[in-house]
Amino acid sequence: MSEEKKSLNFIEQIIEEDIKQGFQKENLRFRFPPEPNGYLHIGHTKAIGISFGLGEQYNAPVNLRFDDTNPAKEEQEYVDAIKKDIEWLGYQWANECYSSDYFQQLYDWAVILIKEGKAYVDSQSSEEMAQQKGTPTEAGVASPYRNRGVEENLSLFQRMKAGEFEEGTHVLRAKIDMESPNMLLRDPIMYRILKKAHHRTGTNWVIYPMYDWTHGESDYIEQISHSLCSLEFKPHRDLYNWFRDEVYNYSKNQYPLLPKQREFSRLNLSYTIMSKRKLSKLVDEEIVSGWDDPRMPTISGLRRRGYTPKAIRNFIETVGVSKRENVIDVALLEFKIREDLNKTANRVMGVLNPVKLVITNYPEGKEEVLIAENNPEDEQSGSREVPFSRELYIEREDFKEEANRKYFRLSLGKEVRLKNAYIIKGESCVKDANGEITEIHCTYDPLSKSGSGTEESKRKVKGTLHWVSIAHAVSAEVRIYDRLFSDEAPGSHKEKDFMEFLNPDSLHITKAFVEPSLQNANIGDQFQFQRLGYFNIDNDTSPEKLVFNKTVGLRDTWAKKNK
RNA sequence: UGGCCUAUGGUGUAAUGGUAACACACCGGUUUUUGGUGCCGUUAUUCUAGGUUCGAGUCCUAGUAGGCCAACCA
Repeated sequence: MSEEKKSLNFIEQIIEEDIKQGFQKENLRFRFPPEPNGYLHIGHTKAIGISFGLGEQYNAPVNLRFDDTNPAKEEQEYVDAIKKDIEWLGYQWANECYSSDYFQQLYDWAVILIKEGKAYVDSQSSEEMAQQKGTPTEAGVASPYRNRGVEENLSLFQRMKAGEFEEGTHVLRAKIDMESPNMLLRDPIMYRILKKAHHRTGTNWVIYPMYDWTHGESDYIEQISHSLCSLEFKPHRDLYNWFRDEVYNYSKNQYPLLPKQREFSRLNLSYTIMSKRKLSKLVDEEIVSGWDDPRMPTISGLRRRGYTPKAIRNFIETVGVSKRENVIDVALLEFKIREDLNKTANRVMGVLNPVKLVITNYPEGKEEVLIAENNPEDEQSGSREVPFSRELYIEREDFKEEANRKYFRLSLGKEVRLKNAYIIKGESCVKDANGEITEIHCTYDPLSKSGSGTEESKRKVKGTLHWVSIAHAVSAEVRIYDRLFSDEAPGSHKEKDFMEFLNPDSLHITKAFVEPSLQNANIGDQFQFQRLGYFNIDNDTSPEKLVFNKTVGLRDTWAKKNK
């Protein structure tokens, strides 16, 4: 038995240390708390992977909690999409929770805070309050309403709840410290008036709790042991603890466990953006076809593109967890999907940029059925039949009249193998008035058939080409994607808008010919088009029209050398 | 002109005071009926300067660089 010592990331170390200090393992509990105001993207997958991963590791419950405290931005559509994405990734939540379920509890606690003189109603405009707040380098000053009496505060807050005031007229603030070096402690707002229908509570409430007041207390109510979030929430930790400790004073019997917030750096991916605001701009301005456009870094986009849950989870695991700012090379994500698909995707033949090839010594009208291996990486995958005939399509790039020794493909006078078929030799080509090649003529060696066992079939020729028989080919639409942005970090430029880096050629649609076995493939099925890349069947496919998405190309050292 | 956080190859992550490791990327070789896959190999004075220590990537101090914080957003 090899006792392999796996290194722990800093969050796992914190948990291990807590356990060592006497924290009961059974009390471990995590949560993933998205706001339902958009679709999940690959960045969220890191947060999902951390919390749900910890849950799997320690056999601890993980709640899915919708942080739905701002009815102006949130919708049921997003709740549904988020649930679907997390399920698709293969994670299971213990409880489906909503911050809005805690509105009454939160309100009751807020009333206690007011009674204890630790919260007050401020009746200024947001501009006035911003003025008094100071700056990171200058202390703030107290609001004129800061010392309002408890009775007045109580009555005002009740009337806010009763809907007696217009939006923007009053807010409830925690009374902490206007001079704190941490801006968040300068009497943060706990409640604001918002006369908007909420996707779950309807019009029951017209005051809504702010993030800081809601989030920590939701963790506390759910008795989350370790509340993990991204680095930008670090300054919120002091406030998280302040609210938590206040509430603990009068709720410790019901809720004995004090949650702990810890922060990790979020994921950035090269050549894309990760902000919901920017992503929704691409959708709104119809730069992409929707949240699930295969070019989008959303989970739904990646899914449609042909990424698998396994590849995404492997990716997240490889990326690791730390507190450093980072930009992950998108090449790592691409490596992970190739790694997965190489093992699982059946190999087929499809020609994307066809040119006609005629085997002049192959009898006219003759047809053969050849046997092709489905996946050399998987013995269980078996084989299939592929029809062969005198006239084929091959890739235009696979023929050159004259070529040097480095070119392993077809040229005049040179031999090459047709995958799973015969060795052929280039003889001549036919051109149109513009000099464009319209037809290539070749001869074949009838004894060289793949797998026939003859001496001729064992001959080594340098190149192997994929092909489809013209008479049997099925036509299909193939959508080929390039990165959405031409810049490595389109969202990080202070002087330039990310939209300036849009790649105008991120989508290329082409008509291709594929082997007939693909005729009956289903939406979502994934294949390796040999020598080209991995492709899946898009949802736009109908009985009349086959549509493929190119998930990712094969590694191509030849193309790289010719750059 | 404040507070907090971070600094290890091109990118990311490890090394828990004791020989800087792994993955991707890159470059080269090898195998191959996919220029794919697999296999092998090359690529680092651990931001700087001091200090503590027998010994520092790791601890301390200062500097430098980057990030976060002034929404009735989350």
